[in-house]
Amino acid sequence: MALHIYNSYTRKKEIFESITPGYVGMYVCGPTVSGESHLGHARPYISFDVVYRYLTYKKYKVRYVRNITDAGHFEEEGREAEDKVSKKAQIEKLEPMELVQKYTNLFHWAMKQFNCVEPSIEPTATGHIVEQIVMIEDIISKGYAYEVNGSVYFDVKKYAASHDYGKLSGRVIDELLDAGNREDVSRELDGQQEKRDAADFALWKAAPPEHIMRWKSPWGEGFPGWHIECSAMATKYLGSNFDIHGGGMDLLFPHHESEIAQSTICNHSAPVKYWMHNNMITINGRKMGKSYNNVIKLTEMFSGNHPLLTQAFHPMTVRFFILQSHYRSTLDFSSEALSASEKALKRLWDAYEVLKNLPVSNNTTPTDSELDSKITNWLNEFEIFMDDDLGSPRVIANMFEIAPIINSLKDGLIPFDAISASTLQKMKDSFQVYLEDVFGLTNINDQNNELLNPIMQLLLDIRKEAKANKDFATSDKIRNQLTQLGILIKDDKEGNTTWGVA
RNA sequence: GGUCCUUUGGCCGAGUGGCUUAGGCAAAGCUCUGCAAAAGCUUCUACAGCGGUUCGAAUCCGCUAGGGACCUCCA
Repeated sequence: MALHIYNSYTRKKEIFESITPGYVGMYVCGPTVSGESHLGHARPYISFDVVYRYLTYKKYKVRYVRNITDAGHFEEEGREAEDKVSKKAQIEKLEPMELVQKYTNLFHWAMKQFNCVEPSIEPTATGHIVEQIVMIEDIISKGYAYEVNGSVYFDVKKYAASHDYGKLSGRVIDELLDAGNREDVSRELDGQQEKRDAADFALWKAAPPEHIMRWKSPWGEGFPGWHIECSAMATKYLGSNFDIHGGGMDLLFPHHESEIAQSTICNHSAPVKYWMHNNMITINGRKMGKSYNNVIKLTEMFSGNHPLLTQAFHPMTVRFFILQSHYRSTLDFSSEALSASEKALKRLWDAYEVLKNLPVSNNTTPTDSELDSKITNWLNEFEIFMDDDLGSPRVIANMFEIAPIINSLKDGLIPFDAISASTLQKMKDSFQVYLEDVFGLTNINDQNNELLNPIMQLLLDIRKEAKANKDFATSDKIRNQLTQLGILIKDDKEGNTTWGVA
């Protein structure tokens, strides 16, 4: 079966065929580094990380570009107030790049916690001002943009006359064009009056005197508009036609719609073959977002320091939580749901560890061929499900079908010759590939360090001796006090004992 | 107001015409165990409401009700 992905542009699942066989160009809208990332932000980066990993698994050579938006249209908290106190000395004033650096570092740290693969190229908007200016000049020269008072706007009406503006987002162009005349949608936007039409969007904005981030341009000092950076950087690194563009559904309009318009004018063709959009993480049924005042920052997730959280959550729990739902469904957050994921992941990973240690025999004929073929079928479905628009939840479900079998093999509840050696090997291989390589999950019990392991072994030995002597007071003391310390003791049927962090 | 989406068991969530309608968490019982935990087994079986299409619908269509997203920066 070939990989199928849902294309937001055509609103259909399509067979994935890369433009250049064997190679994939993928662009994902990155963070605006004017503040701390929250749980909602984690979703696209984890979802598209899995896309990247899966494409790599499918032997594609992927160039993955994810930008850092560090210029132009962001209004970092507190800056306005700071700007007004301009009598401060230079060193005391808020330096925008200082903020950008701080939140970029924090973002990178979070991505590392999530075990997200670093993009091939991570371009910044401030590093590509020239490219953006060149692109804007090109659009002007082609007659699809105009300058007013040092700002440049894209002429949507003209573009829409010959192109399908609104197709991606399902917008009705006539409504957009007369939107400015309607009271219910008119908002306070800078320069609304100088635009030819309310639907026009800025390519370049003249900087008011108090605006700190500013660059020289053919139209005076200013900063790039809302959407041009992605078009400029995607074109630069992936060409005028590339395979996948990803981002959150909330970017569909106006951001991605405008990207299509800009790039189409510059490059004479639609830029992207497959548009992929992840759905939102909600909280009490509502999108997590700054304007709703319901965000949980990632640092808060990991520390548990938030009124809505009953505990801290490991980054891998968050990652697993996200993978347990399909990327195009909304995912409702709750502390309970996260706790459930935490336990589930622990159980699954424990089974995986057990699986890794199961000895492979040379048994060629399974005594329980029905079970053997059931397992084979579940394993084969891993790829089938992923090929069907990244069905990670169904892959995980299959893993949970297999987990009890793994434990039963270990405990001798299922005899070893029930399944063939090749099936067992396939289990080992498939679990490793999907759990680690494709889903990017790691062992949550990373406390297993060189110092602790021998100490634990010592304690377990003492406990074993005590049990052998029927000195249950001692054995229970060790077990109970370790439990209090958050370490779980597990005895198996053969009298072996393992331990893990609760 | 416009466009679009969504409504699955106590909770979270797969699943788009019939095949056993996932899986996880919670709960209960049992097995194992010195007692626990872990593990295993079993139970709890749902598709918002109404109507239609069909031999057959959670799955397609219509209506009603609830929820949501976008139309403005937004993952």
